[in-house]
Amino acid sequence: MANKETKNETNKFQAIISHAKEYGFIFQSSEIYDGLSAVYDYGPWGSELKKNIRDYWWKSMTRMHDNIVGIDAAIFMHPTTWKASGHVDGFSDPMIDNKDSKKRYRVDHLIEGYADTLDKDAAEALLARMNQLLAADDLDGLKQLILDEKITCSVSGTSNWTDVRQFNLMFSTQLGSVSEEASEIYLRPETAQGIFVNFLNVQKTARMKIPFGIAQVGKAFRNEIVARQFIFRMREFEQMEMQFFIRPGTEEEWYAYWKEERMNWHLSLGFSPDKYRFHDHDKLAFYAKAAVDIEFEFPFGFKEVEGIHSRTDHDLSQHQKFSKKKLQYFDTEINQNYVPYVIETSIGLDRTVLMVLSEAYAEEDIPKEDGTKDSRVVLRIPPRVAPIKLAVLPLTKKDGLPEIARDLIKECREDFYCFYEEKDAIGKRYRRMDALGTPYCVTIDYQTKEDQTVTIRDRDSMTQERIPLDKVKEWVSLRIR
RNA sequence: GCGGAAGUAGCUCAAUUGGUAGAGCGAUAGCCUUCCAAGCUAUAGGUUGCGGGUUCGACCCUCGUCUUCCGCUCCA
Repeated sequence: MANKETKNETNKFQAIISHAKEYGFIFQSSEIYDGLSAVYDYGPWGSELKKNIRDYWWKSMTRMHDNIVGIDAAIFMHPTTWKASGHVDGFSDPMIDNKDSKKRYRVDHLIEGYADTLDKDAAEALLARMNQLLAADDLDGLKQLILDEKITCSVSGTSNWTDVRQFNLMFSTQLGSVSEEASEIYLRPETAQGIFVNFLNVQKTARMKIPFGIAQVGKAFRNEIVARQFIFRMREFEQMEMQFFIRPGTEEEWYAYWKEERMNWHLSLGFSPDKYRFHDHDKLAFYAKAAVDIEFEFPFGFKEVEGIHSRTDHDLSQHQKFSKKKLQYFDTEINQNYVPYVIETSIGLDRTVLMVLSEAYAEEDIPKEDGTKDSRVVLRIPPRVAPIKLAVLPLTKKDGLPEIARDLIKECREDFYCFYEEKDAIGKRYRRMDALGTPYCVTIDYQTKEDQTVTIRDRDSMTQERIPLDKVKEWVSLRIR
């Protein structure tokens, strides 16, 4: 039974991926060249959906909060940024695999572990040799050292090792068009640092008073060891982050506040609360005082969509140290200077898109009036983020009906995304709109010509009501907010 | 990254022992049609993932490679 359910969920996930491609939501990157692993492109409706989610988040965080402003920092940053943040040293470790146990080790951990079994002088000599090789990036030398010392895998007990490989979390590239003058810089692995380095710029120019937040949406890049599960874990992805700067000592209450606030945002999309849960981090990162994930139940299990972290003053202090610039705030209420503490909310935009698609996708059987069965695939996307809000469908493409439809679109398209369709039977057009997640369809029929009314059909219930033509814009607008 | 499986039209799949690649759906154009897919006609669309090898001849056998899926592994 459990197996069957797992299989069904796997099938559902496959179906969602297929549907996303077939209906123009998400394509694999560079597909005509056989694709690029763990990179995806958004098609017409996928980019619209993604943009709507991004806009909804942006509006919720900035416009709906007096004390949060946005920025748009560059992807390229000064290389020292990543030294200060800990990304350079923390995430570029040589790795080695044991071919028998399939176990992967960080080379330094492996050698250090072995050194612990030696006497003091031998251990020190070994570690000195290792550090020398590490500093020189001599990967072959490191492998030779492991072989010479006959270091074995604790699981398999063998020394059947792969070559030593460098694992780099960050992508690097060259800044400068002439290679000799070029310096190596990184594509940012997170958007947060762009906020931290601009802390004072924003605080001063936007005249912000603590507590206040800075929001940002943007691309980030990470070399994942295993990147899988469609757009859940990509090498290039988009984050929506907000760093909230607070007075030291108030972090607990603000952490609790944002934890609740962010969960409420998710629930405002209208999905079942059962689909969400908090997951507290047991093992905290070196900078964090507390951390919690908001997890969503994807077809492949509960997975992290958003993280809320209490980051202390770690980041600002680090940048203060490396840049030798004061990153402090004078708090007039308590008459004190301090480096603010930070509560971070960080949500993956692509993951949120996948969350919406996963929850929206449904295959339905519909009993017909004559007793036979009908079926449809429908995306129950929350109306406020649906790519197309309204389809306008003339019942036939004759007798002036298309003209009325075109006029209605002209009236509405400034306010929300409309779609015109006159091909095929009306039922078929409804199904096509269901498959794209369009919440409302207006049909122009012959009665429209007589009394200026239209039918408007609801995607989820498939029921219709008749409303005046000149009320359509208002009717839809009210329901997509 | 390792192991296993797979790759034929946009999608789902066919194609005897190796002998010139087909169908349904979808798409497009037109016809029909007065409110919930699967009516009619026509058209487009494939160097069978890619590259070598064996063969008179390869979708089929073989090697490599790329991609995807499943399991393991790593992870801020």
